[in-house]
Amino acid sequence: MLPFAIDRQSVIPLYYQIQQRVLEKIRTGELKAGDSLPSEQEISRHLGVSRMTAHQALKSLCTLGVTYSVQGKGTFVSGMKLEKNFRQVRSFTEEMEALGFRPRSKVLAFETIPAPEDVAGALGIPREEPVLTLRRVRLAGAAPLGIECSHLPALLCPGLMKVFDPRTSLYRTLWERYGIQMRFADEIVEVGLAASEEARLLRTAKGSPLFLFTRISYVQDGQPVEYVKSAYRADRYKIVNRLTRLNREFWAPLTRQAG
Amino acid sequence: MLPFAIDRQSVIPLYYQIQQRVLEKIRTGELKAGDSLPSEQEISRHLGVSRMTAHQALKSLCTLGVTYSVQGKGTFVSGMKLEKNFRQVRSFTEEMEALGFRPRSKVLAFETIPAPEDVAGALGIPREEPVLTLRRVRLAGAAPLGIECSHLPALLCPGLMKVFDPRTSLYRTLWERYGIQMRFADEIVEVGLAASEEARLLRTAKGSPLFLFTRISYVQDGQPVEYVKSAYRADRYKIVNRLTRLNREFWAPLTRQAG
DNA sequence: CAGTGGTCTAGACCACAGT
DNA sequence: CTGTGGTCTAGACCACTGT
Repeated sequence: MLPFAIDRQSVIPLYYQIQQRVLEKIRTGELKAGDSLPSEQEISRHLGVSRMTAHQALKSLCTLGVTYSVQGKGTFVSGMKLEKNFRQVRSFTEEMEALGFRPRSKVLAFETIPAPEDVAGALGIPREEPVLTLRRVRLAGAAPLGIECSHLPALLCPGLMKVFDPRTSLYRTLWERYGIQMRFADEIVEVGLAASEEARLLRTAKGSPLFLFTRISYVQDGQPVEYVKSAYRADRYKIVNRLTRLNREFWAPLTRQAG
Repeated sequence: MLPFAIDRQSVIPLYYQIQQRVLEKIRTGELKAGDSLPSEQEISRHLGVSRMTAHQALKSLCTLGVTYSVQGKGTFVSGMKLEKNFRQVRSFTEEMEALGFRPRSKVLAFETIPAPEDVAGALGIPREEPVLTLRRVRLAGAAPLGIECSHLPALLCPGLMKVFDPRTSLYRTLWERYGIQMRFADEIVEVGLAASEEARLLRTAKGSPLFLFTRISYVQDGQPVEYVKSAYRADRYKIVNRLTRLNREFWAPLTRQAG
């Protein structure tokens, strides 16, 4: 198993190189669920890095959930699958491409309007401040999946109305031209029944069930940058989540050292 | 702001004590969104800990998502709310208590049966191996919320049929008597319409919309230990999720050091 | 007992931000 | 320039596991 090759001349941090080597071996199946990883001491000896660096590499793998450590025993590959497509903060475009579909959009509206009450509240801006509003039907190939209505503070992305082709990826444009990247999102999922306009746009029967999403997306510093309301056909869309128990960092560890 | 009090005699790790002090100041509002935290050097000096320890404390806060660090600038409180009740790997009991409701259960079935195809597949056990099956109506106070059907490998928790009161928390019993704790769960959410039996049990109209959950829960080593199918009234239940962009540990950091 | 991971120290060099 | 976080070293003591 050891040694991995690491490159001390590279600008890539050593712990990250080690982490990537291990991930690779898990992806290729060389390391399987339940297998034990080399110990921190072994990694330290064989690669000539300090034990702290080896520890940092193994810890980062545990944070990812692909391994787990047991004090006194070692570090082991967990049986969790990596490759499933769980829902994340992702644009429709990214999500569809990950699933192998060709994302398409039909633009219903693309305009700047004064923020209504609910939008202003969600985005934390004053009422009547201009918000960019984009309403689109989302399709996978030719099949309509949902209707999405997205709002962004216009001050955040000046000129977006001019440079953005609303049939392309909004997230990609925000990142490439404004350096804005969504990092978190809070989401509420409910169920509703299609009204006549929704039914027409989604080419389904009036009264058929829909997933209703209300989502607020945030950048790294916690500032809300997007408020989205969307409705997806429940017969063509399902939600796949990976849940975890309360973040490990919240729990009290057990011991302290000397020093 | 500084110094926090830390207790060098305690068995609680120093970095964890620091982390908790900061979390406390954020909860009480002494530290607000956008405020900068003391630098690693300051913490190191004022508390007499090494800079690595200060770094570990701040890093753990970033992993939680409550702060973020910018190289060359400092570490700042992010605007994300902590206290919202996001869905996690949680028992119905835990979830309802967190929301302030009194969880109740009506037991429909509690028995050990040979595993049917789908259950065996989900749990990764041979067909016909005994599985403990628990079917319950879940109520908040007097209002029926959903129907839950849970399956566990009987070999994993011998004697559970005898010691478990099925009106109480299954998760709590598994943890207290068998040391089993769910750590991850994969979940699929779909929408369905109430059949007559479901409508009767949930005291709603036949054909009314339901959330359909299919969930497999895993312990730390990735072994599946529970397979649950449940149906919740869509008019009384909604899903609240916090999504994140791909885990920070997957991204390449930027620099390497000397040494 | 030896081996494991968990934590800690007191230094160090680096890239980056702001002055 | 100084101050920031990011990474790294070469040691250390501790609690825990298995023999």
